[in-house]
Amino acid sequence: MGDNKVTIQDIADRAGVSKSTVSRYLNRGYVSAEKAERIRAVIDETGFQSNFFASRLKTKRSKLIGLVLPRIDSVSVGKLLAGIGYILEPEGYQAIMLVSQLDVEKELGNIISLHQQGVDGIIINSVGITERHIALQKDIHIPMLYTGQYHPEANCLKVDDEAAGRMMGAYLKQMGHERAVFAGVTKTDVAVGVERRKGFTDAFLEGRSGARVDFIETGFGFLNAYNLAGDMLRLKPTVIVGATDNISLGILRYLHEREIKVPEELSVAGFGGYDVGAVVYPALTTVAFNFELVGMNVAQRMLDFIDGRPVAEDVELPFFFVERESVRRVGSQDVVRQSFAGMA
Amino acid sequence: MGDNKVTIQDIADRAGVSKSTVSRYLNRGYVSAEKAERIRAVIDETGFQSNFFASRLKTKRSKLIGLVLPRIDSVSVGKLLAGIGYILEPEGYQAIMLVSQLDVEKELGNIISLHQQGVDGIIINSVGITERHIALQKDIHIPMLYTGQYHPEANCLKVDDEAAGRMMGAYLKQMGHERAVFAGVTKTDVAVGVERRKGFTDAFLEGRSGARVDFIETGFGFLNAYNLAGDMLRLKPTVIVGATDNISLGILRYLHEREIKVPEELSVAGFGGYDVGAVVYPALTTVAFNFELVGMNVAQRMLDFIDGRPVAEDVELPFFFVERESVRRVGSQDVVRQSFAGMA
DNA sequence: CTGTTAGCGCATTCAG
DNA sequence: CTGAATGCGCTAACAG
Repeated sequence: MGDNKVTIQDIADRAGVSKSTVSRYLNRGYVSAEKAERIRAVIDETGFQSNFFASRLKTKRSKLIGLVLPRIDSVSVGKLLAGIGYILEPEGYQAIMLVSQLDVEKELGNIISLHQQGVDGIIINSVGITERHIALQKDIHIPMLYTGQYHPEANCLKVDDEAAGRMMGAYLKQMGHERAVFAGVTKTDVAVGVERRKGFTDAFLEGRSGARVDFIETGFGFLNAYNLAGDMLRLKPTVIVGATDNISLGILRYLHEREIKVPEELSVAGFGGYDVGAVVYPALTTVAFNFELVGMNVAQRMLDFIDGRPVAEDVELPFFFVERESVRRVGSQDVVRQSFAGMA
Repeated sequence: MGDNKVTIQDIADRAGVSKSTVSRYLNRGYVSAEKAERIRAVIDETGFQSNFFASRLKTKRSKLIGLVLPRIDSVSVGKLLAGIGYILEPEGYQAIMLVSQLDVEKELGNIISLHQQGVDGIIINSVGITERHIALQKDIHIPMLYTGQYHPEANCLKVDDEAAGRMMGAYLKQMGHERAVFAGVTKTDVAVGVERRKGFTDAFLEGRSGARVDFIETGFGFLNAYNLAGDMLRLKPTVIVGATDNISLGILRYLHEREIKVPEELSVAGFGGYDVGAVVYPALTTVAFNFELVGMNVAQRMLDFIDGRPVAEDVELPFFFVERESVRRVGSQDVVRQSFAGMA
């Protein structure tokens, strides 16, 4: 049920040469022009295709890169994948992907499974790098590269979430805001749940005793944030910062339904730089990450590892501020009035 | 650099049995409880992992499913992938994916490459099924399943785009609209560019001589539609229908910037049922497809094929109408006034 | 430049 | 139930 009978031997016979010559032809070359031509002819006459598994059994290289993703139907993961593809594809590598569903156990299981599958390396868009991950590294002798999270003993490539948070904190401070609500996520996600929040809080409060940041934990979906938006308003902020653009979008929707004008009555900002942030009204002010670039970087680094090339250290992954329409400048006297407005 | 030295032989020696016994243990069973236990012990003591490629070289089954996707950073593809994963993963199958970048040549190349790679089957989220695809089928003796497009000689699984179009057309007609602009895409994409449009047009015009549908071709991105929105307005519609939610979102943004109220002055609708359509204002009325379900169906069908099970014929892929806020009912006298308003 | 010789690690007859 | 023997199809020394 579905074989490709013709083997390297068959085409060797037909071309009147030996197996090895055909093999050489298939790989480096090193064959006389004359025989090469004969081989070529037979090959595309028979439609021969070298057996992938036999070849890999010998060479121990699969030209396969394993990918472990937290979920697949997300903007950032999509971009990341696209970036990885841009690098891997021209090099003849293919990606085989597994989804961890935001579950650390599954993530670990996926890594093991991929390794067993014979991939040349594994890229993990992790939801949290644990000691178990580090322990795994000892048994798995192929490169494992992490994205999205950081661990001192793992090979990670991620944006500086804390710095991104600080960027936003500094901006809002400079815009005159003094009371913020940070709509964040679980601490389990260190990058987003801890670092991003910390950076924001630090920069926002820095050198001010009057300022304040309240924290509300929500999930990653629109709806989670939407449902908690009421709680956020009760804290009387002048600005709500979503740890993710999706979170901010959910909040925006809630405010719209309550007819609370953004940014006139309340400002909103996010992190991510998703495309939809630009088509929504008001367009969302955000700190944008280039996930595609992250993907390209991590893939390139993987290739360097595999080929034993020197691996670029500490690549600076850029992020930048996208000032759009959802944040306004406030004077200190505005703060009170707006807070009340937010109560509506 | 990166081996798993321990082989089936090693564990056979250590357990005091033969290679074959270990192999049997690994596969069907057929081993005495006593030896099975000894083997099990040695296996997890050594951390042995069966060599994937050697195993595949013998069995000719890879437990790998190839995926060809038009692009990866898109909502619908993400959902599709999630659906495929739900089915494949529990069965021990893994997916290896390639991206066609909306290019037919690449799509064909990807199929060939995947086949050579030894996958057990290929799922193609096609951008257009050509005769070359059909011809390929003759050489490739593994199941090839298509999604997203239809061809009588190919094995396809797709929603009835024409019916979806009709659903929207009938709705808008019933809402009293008589002048529509259909913001569609290239005819190359038969499903979206031709069928969806045809269904819409037919149903919208059906039995009415006064009604009219103008067509404007745009791309798949927000921006494409945004840039052409001015042209659409000049056609004085009472409703603009985007062939895709993204298209509609771009239009919505344009209208917002021009301060044209939706749906008061102009209605907008789309196709897809993306989550963001619900958080935008006004929330987008749309025909929603369950891409996740499509993925689950196509994956299940693939498994049935591979295992030689009877394959479900003509699965009905459901879609449904999501009435939200972006379309209003118009009286015939409203039409003129609104058309002018749209000119702004 | 080329053919010969050995396996890669495992699954599978085939006799026990 | 089990072990010995035989390749799967290909690559990689090794001597020509």
